[in-house]
Amino acid sequence: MSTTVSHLIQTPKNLLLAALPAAEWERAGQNFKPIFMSLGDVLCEPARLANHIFFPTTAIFSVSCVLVDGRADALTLIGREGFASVEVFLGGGAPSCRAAVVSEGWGYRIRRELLGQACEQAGSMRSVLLRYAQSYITQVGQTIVCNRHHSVVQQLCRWLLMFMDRQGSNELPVTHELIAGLMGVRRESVTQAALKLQIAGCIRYRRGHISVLDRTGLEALSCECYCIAKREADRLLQVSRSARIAVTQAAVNRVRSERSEPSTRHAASSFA
Amino acid sequence: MSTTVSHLIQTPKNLLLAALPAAEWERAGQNFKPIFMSLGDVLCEPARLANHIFFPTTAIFSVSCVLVDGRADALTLIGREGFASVEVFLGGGAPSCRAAVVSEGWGYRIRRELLGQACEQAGSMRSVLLRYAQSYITQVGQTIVCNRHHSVVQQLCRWLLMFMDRQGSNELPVTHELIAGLMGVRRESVTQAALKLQIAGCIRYRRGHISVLDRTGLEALSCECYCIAKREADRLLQVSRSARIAVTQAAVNRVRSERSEPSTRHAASSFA
DNA sequence: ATTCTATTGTGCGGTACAGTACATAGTAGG
DNA sequence: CCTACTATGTACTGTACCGCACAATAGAAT
Repeated sequence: MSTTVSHLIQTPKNLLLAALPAAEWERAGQNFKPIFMSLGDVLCEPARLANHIFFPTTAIFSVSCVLVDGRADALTLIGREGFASVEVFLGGGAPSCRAAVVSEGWGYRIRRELLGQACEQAGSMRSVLLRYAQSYITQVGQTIVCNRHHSVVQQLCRWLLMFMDRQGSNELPVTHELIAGLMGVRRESVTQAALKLQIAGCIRYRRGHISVLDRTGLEALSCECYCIAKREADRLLQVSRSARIAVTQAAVNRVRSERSEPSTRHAASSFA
Repeated sequence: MSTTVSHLIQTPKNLLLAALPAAEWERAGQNFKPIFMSLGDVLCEPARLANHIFFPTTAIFSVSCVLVDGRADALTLIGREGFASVEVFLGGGAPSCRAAVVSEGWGYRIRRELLGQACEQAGSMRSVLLRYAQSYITQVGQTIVCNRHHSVVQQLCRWLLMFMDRQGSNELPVTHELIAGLMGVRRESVTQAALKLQIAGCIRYRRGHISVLDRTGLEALSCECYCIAKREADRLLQVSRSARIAVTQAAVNRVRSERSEPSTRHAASSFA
């Protein structure tokens, strides 16, 4: 059955959804609707229960905590490796943070109740999303200690690296102002830090745009926080992928034993 | 059935476990073993998958992120309203933070796999614990923006209030050094801030001990962060409690309709 | 009582960042 | 082309916190 439908519904470009067993995506995928999101679009706000959960493919979200005086600080960035918002997904109602688009692009959205139903059914959906929740917690925790102990330059390196990973390119469509908003520092502090990185030859920038020239250099100038969060995120995603492969392989074996013959087409499509 | 067993197994003092329907605690509670924990005991460490999950009743835990150079910062405190560690519970393996005892006392511990099984079964366990995970994320997020934008005095107020809530008393068995470790600042900075609070009449302290004299004053001097996190934690716990009451009431109604008579003893024990 | 150790108090220079003000330079729109 | 606006550069002051050094004292240990 999976071979026929998989021609119609492609493997999603969001890494969490791609980590689902093919059969599960074929079943649940129809409730995920493609959507284009523009810079500044707000996906969820504190104390307002969002009706949708968003899974970026090319878009990037920020999750920010905003104070009453307007000052704010981003907890992390979300790209194709994640979704927004984790809090809404966990089921306790309205979140406490704001999620907004910081780099325009595409993604899927699904109604909150439908995602809940998909988690209730047998399958990998819940565990895959919960593992991302763990990854999310790790990133946010690392941000705490990083904000406290590391310099603006180090932190800027971290945000640029995070942005690169999610943008899938070394060309970042960002202003100093935007980054300052994420980091919770003054725009001038970002400009100073960016100047240092440019002099060091790691980046080059012009109005509203930063090009990363030397990723390794950025990693060297950044603190340990980026690598820790990245490794953990990769590890947790890999756990999901491995589980998917195990499930798929089990399905293949079932089919083989039922038919008493190998099913190469099935296996090939599953590992695409 | 619940009336007979509820005489043997008391309602647990951990608020999450107490929010479970009585019948569920009677079934799952036997796997929760009481345990005394001393100051400094480590409950889970980065990159090591803990075998147990801990539910404090009178103990208090800190969750800290430690840098390679030894500097650290606590993400939040955990008392009878929560458990450690959320990350291990989410199922992706080893956590990225350290959980340790900062105020000695009692709690329950349960083997990781057994808790997983309890969540698989029909009941409230999973949703109650996931709601705490949401509360946890809220607290950690608020800590980020608080660390960035608020003064040491404001933050000290926040930590004292959080400690009070979990200690269930205004007598806190803490040194300046301990608090400095939680806040990720120098011990001297804590001493300075504590002096100000003492002069303001909010607290009085002696070696290794802080008495909160004026809780309202502390709240006034603290930033908004404490209240936001507290309200959200209370709200999410209340959701769990309400669900429990609904479940229990449904059970009562079932019993009534089966027996065609009211069952006052049952109802009384459930709401104890 | 005496000693020892953990805890708290205090001072001083250094520094990173905030806050503010204003200048300059791209880019877009008419 | 000119204008308006947005983005970036720079400079200066203030201050909160760090890092360090060391003093003072409370409480435990013997």
